[in-house]
Amino acid sequence: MEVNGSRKRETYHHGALREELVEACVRLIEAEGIAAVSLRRVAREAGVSPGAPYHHFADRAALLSAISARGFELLTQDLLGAVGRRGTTSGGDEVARTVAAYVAFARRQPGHFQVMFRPELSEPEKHPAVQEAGDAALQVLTELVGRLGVADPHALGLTLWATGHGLAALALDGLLTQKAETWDTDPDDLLARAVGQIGRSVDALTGLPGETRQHEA
Amino acid sequence: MEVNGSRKRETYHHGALREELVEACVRLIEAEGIAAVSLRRVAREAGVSPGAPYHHFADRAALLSAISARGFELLTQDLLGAVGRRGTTSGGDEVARTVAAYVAFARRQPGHFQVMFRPELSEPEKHPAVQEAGDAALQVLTELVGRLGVADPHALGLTLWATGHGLAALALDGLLTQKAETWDTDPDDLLARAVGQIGRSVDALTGLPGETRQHEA
DNA sequence: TCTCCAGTCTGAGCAGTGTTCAGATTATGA
DNA sequence: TCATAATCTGAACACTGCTCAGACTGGAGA
Repeated sequence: MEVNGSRKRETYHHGALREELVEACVRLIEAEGIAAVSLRRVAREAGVSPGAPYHHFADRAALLSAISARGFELLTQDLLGAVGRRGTTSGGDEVARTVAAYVAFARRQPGHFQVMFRPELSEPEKHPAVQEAGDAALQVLTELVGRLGVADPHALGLTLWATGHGLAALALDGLLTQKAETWDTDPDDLLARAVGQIGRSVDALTGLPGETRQHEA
Repeated sequence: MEVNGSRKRETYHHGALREELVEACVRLIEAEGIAAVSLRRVAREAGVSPGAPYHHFADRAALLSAISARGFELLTQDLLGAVGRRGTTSGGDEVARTVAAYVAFARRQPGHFQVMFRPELSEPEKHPAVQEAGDAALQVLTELVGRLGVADPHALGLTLWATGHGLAALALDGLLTQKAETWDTDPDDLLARAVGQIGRSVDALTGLPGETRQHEA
């Protein structure tokens, strides 16, 4: 079952194989899941022999790393867009919008997202570009939280990162839809309510006297 | 490189192969990561031929499903333990303890945890036991949240599940330690602060008049 | 106690995988 | 124009998941 038909080339050299491999791989993940991704299969989709990819990527992990790094770049752009938007009424609103952007990204780019948070696939310790791109994305959240004036911005940044990631993972795995059915609500609505609640709780946290007192001690 | 030495048997029949396969698999994940897990390798670790596991598990996914289901059972026990403990001063405290138990589980049973949230490995749609065990674990959180009297318990339950899972995933992937270094703090302390913050924000949420008003409308 | 059989295990085999490599082909730049 | 570097092919190797015929054996029924 070919996702792209793997039409034959008339030229010996492909011309833009690197890009096509990345695209074919993302397409494949979105269509059949990460389990269906093999380098040979990706090569086939791109209409190229099994050995060809190795002139552009050191190994399978390198291809997935490229996708992961690109994904973090796209995510960073989305987060920056959410943070920079006008009409902010409170820090909580801004946080809610950012978390929503996080989840929206995962649903719009499921192929990238599924690779980004599976470190055993992309071996980030061998591919520092992934680490750097990931740090840049987290940085957006950290700076946003820093402006909120909360007592422990690092802890909050970490929590928001974890929550955004967790919600996105649940949405992708179908657990969100499943739970929404059990609870007899709309999945998108459920998600929106969860995100809104996060925003309100952040607002509550910034206004808490107990929060600031903690670090004064 | 053998994790367990794969010592020879003197009997033709193993006797408790099913259990040993599960244990060897968990051991392997903890020692070398999920990428190193192959059924042949697990069979070798158990000192048995490549075909033997198929008398106990339909396929690779079935073995991983068994581990996943068992993991959810262990998690449920831990969560129940955290919920039922004495000395609760507020709903937020109880939530914080439960989230902490979630993260602690992931760190104590990394082998199980890594399989539990990778649905493409265990194919839960084919193995309903995994779904059921997972639902039971989530149920603990849902009931806890239900007792808090918050306006939208479903949304909060989902968020807490996502946050607990996200924090645990970050802790396992080493991102927590990495960030702690960047921020010049202790990873365990950072985690404890994040969890405590979640508890306080839940307390803030339950006391918010705006929360209850939403559902009165 | 013997016998038989269902459950267990072996080992060969198939198709598919990641990766390497010699050799064929072609773009590039001197 | 032509050597060189980059790219691609296809065969090969060791590995994987999985199947299956046949070897083994614990235990129930005679």
